[in-house]
Amino acid sequence: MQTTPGQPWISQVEALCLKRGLQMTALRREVAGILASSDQPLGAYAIIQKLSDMQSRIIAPPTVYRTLDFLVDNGFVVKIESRQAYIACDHLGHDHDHHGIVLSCVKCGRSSEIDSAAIEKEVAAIAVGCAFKVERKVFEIDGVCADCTVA
Amino acid sequence: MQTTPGQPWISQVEALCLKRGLQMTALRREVAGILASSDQPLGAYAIIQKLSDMQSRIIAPPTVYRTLDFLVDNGFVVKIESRQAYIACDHLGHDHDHHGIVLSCVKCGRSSEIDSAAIEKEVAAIAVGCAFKVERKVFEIDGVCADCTVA
DNA sequence: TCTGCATCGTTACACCTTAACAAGTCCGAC
DNA sequence: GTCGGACTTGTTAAGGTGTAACGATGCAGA
Repeated sequence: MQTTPGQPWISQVEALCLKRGLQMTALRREVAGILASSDQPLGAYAIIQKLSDMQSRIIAPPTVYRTLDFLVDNGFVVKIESRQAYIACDHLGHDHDHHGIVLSCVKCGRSSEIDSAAIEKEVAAIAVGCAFKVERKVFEIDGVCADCTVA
Repeated sequence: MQTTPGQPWISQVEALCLKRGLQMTALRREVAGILASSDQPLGAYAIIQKLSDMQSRIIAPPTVYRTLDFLVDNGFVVKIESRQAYIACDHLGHDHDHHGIVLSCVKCGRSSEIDSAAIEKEVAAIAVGCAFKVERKVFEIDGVCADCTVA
């Protein structure tokens, strides 16, 4: 999570929930907040730990996994499959099922999301060519980011 | 695994090992064979199970994971990150680190690999634009395959 | 009030992956 | 021949990831 265009990220999420008739509960707000304030992707158990610390009681895995499912299903959070970790989604306004390409740095561990209309178009073309009906895309790239290349 | 251009897949793997000075041991051959003869991606524990059945003794996880690492590192097998499952790689001749795009059908469970020069090119362009040094690509698409769309 | 529905809590378990160390095997150097 | 070094495999044990199942809570509308 890095961009904050006008509204803070969490406020944008709240607004989208309101617009779509979704319930932004205290728990969901906390989990979203944990992800939004992290500069790195967090695993489910890291979130469980942070949440347990915040609430001074043990939060069991299913509570967090359900919350993550909600956030991912509604496009507020992205799961990085190749790392089993979660980040707050940069591109909130887009379609539910729209996913950008996740770039993860193997040195600093930070991830960012980018969009590519050209790749979207190519994927669509491939899908047509194969008669394949696309439901979900997982496009992730690992490597060394600009900051870490300099250093 | 579906294509068999001339040589059977396992023979091609053997030939590549010979050429590169890699040891194709009995264990590696068996694991490769298990994957080659499956029409679906297999999880690590499914492979452990099959191998244990074949050898009539319990094979412990590290044995299989090490073997899978070898096969994946050398481009003989592809891990589908979003499913934590493995398939025999269709495109054997290519670079070690070359990965195609994996299409997985959510109905029949089968996966296939395709290449796209256009997407390769786009990814390279994005990498240049972001000053990002690509080391690994995970490109996976879930959806409904042609066969299952008809049915 | 009663009922239905979505959310959240809790227990228990299954699956996936790795660390660490021991044992076996093969091959070249001496 | 045998010694040492590399690569491979076996074994034990544990840690990380994810889910099924069921109960409790809380809120909206009949």
